[in-house]
Amino acid sequence: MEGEVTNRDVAERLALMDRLLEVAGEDRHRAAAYARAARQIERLPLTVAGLDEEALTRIPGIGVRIAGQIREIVERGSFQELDELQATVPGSVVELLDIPGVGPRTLHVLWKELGILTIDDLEAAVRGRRLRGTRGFGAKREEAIGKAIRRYREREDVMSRSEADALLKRVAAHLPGVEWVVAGGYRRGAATIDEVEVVAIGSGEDISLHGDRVKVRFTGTERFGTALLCATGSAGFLARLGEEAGAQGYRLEPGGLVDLRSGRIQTFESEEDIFEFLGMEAIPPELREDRGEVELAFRHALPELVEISDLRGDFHSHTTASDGHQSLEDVAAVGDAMGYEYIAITDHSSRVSVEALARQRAGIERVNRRHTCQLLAGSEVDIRSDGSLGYPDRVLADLDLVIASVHSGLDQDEDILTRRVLGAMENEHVDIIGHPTGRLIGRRPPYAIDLDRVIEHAAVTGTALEINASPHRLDLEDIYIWRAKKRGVKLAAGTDAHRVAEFSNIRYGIMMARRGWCTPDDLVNTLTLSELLEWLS
DNA sequence: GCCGTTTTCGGCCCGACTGTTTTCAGTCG
Repeated sequence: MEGEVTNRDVAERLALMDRLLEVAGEDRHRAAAYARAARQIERLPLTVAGLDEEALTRIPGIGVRIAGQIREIVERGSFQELDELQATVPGSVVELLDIPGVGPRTLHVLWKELGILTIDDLEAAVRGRRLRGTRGFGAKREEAIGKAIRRYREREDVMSRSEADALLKRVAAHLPGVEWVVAGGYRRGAATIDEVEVVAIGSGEDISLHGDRVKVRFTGTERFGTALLCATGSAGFLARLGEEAGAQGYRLEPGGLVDLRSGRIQTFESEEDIFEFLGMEAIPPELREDRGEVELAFRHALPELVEISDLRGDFHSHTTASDGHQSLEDVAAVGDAMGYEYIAITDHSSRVSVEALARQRAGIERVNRRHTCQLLAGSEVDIRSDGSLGYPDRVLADLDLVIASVHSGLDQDEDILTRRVLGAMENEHVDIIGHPTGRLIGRRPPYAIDLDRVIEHAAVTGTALEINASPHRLDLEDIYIWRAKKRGVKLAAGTDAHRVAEFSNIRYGIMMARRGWCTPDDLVNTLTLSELLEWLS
């Protein structure tokens, strides 16, 4: 394997072993042992690459056998049993696990009993109605799988911001000693990115890297301003700015502003110089979407957008009490390091009993005595399929903060699903609606929900809407943030952090907020702890 | 495969949900 083998690399191999064993129809408990080992490695606070077999076996869930296999992964990226198993299960079969509703047991039947090897095979079997009648399959499941295949095929070929970040790390290796910056949708803070655009200073030929997913344009220092402006876009913004430049007698090009009468080119080293030359306020990249920002910039009336430094806390985090990989102590320590006044602990209601929740609160009180950053006793409570909440009212009443989220019944029709959320907002203890559309970028479309109704109702109940800052979600999207803000609905940015490193994802949420024209007043995160407690009560 | 012990077998995380085999199994988070 290239470079240092990370815990995540090891965990991925072990998790793959789990899935392959299940697909092959091996003993499920043996498979589960690999899943458990993978989880343990993921949550391990130290690097597994540095541990010998002896130390590895001291980790719960890891015995002599898996310890040896981990050493093998560290040394050569895989292990013999996995290689052997992989040789017996076609890769195209494994890919079918990416289709929602197709799990390992189902896949075992599809593969072994129906001889299905590829998505095309599966689609043909659904069309030929060959699934119904097989043990465990009826008409409904067959239709559901057909629908899931269509969705899977239509899924957008876009990158999440974290995928783009990973790509950018590799771009750096292609441009040694070259000064470069990222432009395009990435720089504008977009939630999804179809092409990473890079502007480099130098005289090279423009190049495409990584299968056309990265485009590098070279420019001279003296024209860097216009080159960056044009590469950043958006197209709509550039068209509008171009009109304004035209009215002043110039044409905007990557090389500069061309004087329409003389043909002379005026060059600019920075974007600020261009804006100033045209007599306007500098427009932050996040606003460049042709939503009225150009006109406001000429009137020097752009909004004072919220910044990371305005934030005093994070509203969404998970610990080992549910599916997180961090302790209360870990979270408080991160909060201190980030200079936060508070972080809400919001584990899943479905994973935390009422008794465990009470114990957690006691733990929070203990941890709070040792830290500046105060943990809030909260919950991410399920809005269940029938609209009821995951905890009774008396439990919710005792919490500092309640996020209500939809995690099930994602296929319900729009009116039913919307009403579930409206109903949750009616509950006086619910403070925030979590990830309001449920989308997973590149993996799952938003569920059918009428966000305009949600926003209208939030304005009535005073419920905040979450800006989930996980790069896999970024939910709400900018346009709905903008609408919510206009209706006076408060927004609550939360990272949904499951491990300590994820708290820094808040930057993505702030990008979304800025794209939604949010000022510090629009986010509850800018409240001091005492102001927040006031708002919550 | 791991673990614990009432040691060398027997059980393994769980709640909600959905569809199906109508009392349970598989998926998801």
